[in-house]
Amino acid sequence: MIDKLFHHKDVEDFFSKAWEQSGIFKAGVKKNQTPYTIMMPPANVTGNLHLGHALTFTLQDILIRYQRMLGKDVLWQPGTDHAGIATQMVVERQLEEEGLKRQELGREQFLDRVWQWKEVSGGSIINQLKRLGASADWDRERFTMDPHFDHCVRKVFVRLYKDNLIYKDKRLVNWDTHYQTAISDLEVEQKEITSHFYHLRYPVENSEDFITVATTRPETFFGDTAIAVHPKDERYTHLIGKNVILPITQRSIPIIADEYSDPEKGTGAVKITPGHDFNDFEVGKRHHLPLLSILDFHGCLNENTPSEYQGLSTTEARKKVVETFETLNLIEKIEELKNTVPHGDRSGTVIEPMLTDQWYVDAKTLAAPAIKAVETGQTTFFPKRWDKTYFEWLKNIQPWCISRQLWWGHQVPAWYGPDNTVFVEETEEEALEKARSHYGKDVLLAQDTDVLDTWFSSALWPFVTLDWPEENDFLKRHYPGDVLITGFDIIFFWVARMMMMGLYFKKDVPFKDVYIHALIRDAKGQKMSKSKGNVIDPLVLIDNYGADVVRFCLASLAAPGKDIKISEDRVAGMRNFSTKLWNVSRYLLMNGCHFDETFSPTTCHNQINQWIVEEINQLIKTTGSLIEEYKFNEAAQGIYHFTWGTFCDWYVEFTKPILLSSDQDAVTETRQCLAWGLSQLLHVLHPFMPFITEELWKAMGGQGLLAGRSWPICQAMKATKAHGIVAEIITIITEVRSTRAELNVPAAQKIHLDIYELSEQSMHGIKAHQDLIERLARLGSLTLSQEKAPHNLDEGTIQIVLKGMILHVPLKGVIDIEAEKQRLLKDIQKINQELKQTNARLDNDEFRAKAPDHIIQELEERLGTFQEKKSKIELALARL
RNA sequence: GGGCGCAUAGCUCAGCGGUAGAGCACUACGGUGACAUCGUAGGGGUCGCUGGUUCAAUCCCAGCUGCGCCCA
Repeated sequence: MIDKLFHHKDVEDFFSKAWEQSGIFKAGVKKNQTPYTIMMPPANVTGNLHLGHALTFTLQDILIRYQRMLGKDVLWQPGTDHAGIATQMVVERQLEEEGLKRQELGREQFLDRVWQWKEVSGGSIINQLKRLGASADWDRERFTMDPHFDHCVRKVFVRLYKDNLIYKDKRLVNWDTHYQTAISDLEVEQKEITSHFYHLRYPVENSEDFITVATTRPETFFGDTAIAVHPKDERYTHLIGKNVILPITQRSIPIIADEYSDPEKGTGAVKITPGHDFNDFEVGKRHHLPLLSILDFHGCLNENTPSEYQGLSTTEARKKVVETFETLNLIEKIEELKNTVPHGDRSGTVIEPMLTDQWYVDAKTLAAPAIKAVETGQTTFFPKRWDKTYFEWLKNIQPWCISRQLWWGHQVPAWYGPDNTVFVEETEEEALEKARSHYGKDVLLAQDTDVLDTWFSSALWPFVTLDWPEENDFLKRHYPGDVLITGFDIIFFWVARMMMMGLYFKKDVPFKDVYIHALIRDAKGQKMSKSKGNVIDPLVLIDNYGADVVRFCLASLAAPGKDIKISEDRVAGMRNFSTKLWNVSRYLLMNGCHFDETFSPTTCHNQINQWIVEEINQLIKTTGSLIEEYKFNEAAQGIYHFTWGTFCDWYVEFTKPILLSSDQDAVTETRQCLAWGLSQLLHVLHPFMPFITEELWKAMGGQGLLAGRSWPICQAMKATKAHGIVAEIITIITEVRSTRAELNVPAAQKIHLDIYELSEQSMHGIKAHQDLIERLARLGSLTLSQEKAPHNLDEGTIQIVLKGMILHVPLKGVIDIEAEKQRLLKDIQKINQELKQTNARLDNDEFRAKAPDHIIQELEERLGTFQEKKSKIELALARL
């Protein structure tokens, strides 16, 4: 017998180990079966499990466990990525506590420290995933800095370089002054802030005139190389071609005409700073303006500014510039204004456009096949509309800056000779060899000090984890994968890039489906963040409620394409469900219900049992197809309602009188059927709640691990009348209960019930289950009859008119006449409403002409029943 | 500025051309050899607004209002 309470902790520990030892999560064991593959998005090695992870991995695990139960050769490929900036940051912070800087340690020693950190505390998220019950093939865990991965990254880099798809270029990049590295466009967040619009007056050379420019960044004026006005802006036509003298530095720069300048904005004249603004850079190119860089890599003013400004931060410099302009009477006005300012998504600091040498991927070329693959349906997005997001980005894609000025990551496989000739090769040896033939002698080479964007390696995940470049069977079986599951925020970062790389190197898409799930928000719909303090830690939830409950809750909220608002109340509701499941199982065990492999549900004689077998068949079928359609919420809610509302509330209650009866055959059959029913529920629930289902499966005497069992097969039932009969029984019980409650019949009081006007079939069917109606409707006695109900009801007898039967409940002396009157009046009111609506529709000729027959028929039937009901109720009312 | 969503019960959300649903919360009553983390019954909705299409619109279309998000 199982304990009164479900102790999730013990059970979770037990089955985590049991699963791992069993080897059922391993791919490649069932070689003759269809493969099924999901690439787990590599978790950030510095990361901790948050609710977003919990959601995405729960959904993946549901698919994986389901497909495994279908008998497929399932691969769920797990792993972590090396998270360049994040990891370097963690280790630098550690060093800081020791009073060290990475520069003091040197690159090699620093990297040793990172590896040490990774061995000890990196990847704790993997264990957290195991706690969630994720059934990945853990033996295949990969890390994007594994030697094999590094080898592949170099290979890919070299290949793309030699195919002219990677190149080095000097352009403006997004420069993170905190980490002192370039970052890609995607790692920049535009934040709207309130700032000032400074109207600066620049003196025109050789004149008393001024031209006023409006800018939000006066401190960059040291880098100005032109003033632009719109060619059609008549206010300034006379100034085009003249020069202005920059205050303070007295540098002379031209006034040029360019359509970039918007006459509506500010003064219509803009300062052009090609070294520090992406738009200005383009203007500069058009007009061959010089590039002037006035910031160093820390974001402070450099030697190209007057000495009293050098070393100042941009904020300090701005203040000083504005003060100086003020004293020179060169500020016309200062307006408040909202503008968007780029910030680093990791550092949170302002991003400076900076002119540097970086490595770029020609993303546009790689994007073309990636766009086509989705257009032609080789890969499909679910929900479909996310393909728009995907297309939008890919169709406007910019060169991808892949070099980072970090130490932790895949070092760029490029070596420079003494004259800076570059040799891009997979290894230093090859580079040296190439250099030897280039220079005709051995030379010393220096490797590029930059590393690659972490996403560059993540983009290779779907094939590098499968041992590419070796084209073995395993790779062939598991590439392309079946589905990728991720959040929409990752479509650009990862999905699109995997598509590009997969199509280039494997000539095929990396996955057939992409399921995009929602973001998790707090109960108020706000994004969870540490600074807001509204973070719900899934590990705490797992501690308090158990992994099953957390999983089930997330799955049941995961409506495709909708954000999920979660609160602890919601989780508690699901905890109640798991308790319900636990209790009903305990009850069945107390009643000698044990799983019996030899029991054949199709042979049941009792209609109640036949009924539940059919219902369960239906559940199995719908749950399976809902999972396959990625409708996790509907699947979870379907099981919830079936378990609670059908299995527990009705079936188990129905079987109670049977189990107490003296009909030994019926008792045996019912016990077996109860056990069978529960076991089916456990199977269907297993992908959602793996732990509790395993425990109950074991308790029922199930053999082996549920995780390794097959998904239930629907039992072909002979056509029975069970469904109709049980539906009638349920209606009778519900009606009597409801009448009792409304008329305040004391719960303990047993009453009598007469049922009239039954059909032959119903008469027969219901008779067989008379005791069960008596019990659940709290009846003292019950008579069934095919005869017409007597017209003259006894005083105090209540009449309930149902479809195909009439119930009489003698309640003389028990009920409150006034309450009954009210009840009947309320019924009539409801019926009148229905009649009015139905009549209106049926009286409409056009409706009769155009509506489908079955709808018309349905309405006519409805009209009939309501009319009959109404007249009977009116009779009863008249007699009160 | 461009794009994508969302508005349904007190709250959180499903649904979707043919009688408005769930969970939580709420109310009343609790007798019942699993369960008070429970049982039974019940109340509660002009399905954001205005038009259009249709025999029929919460659902499809257009516009409006309000709110999110993404990209510039």
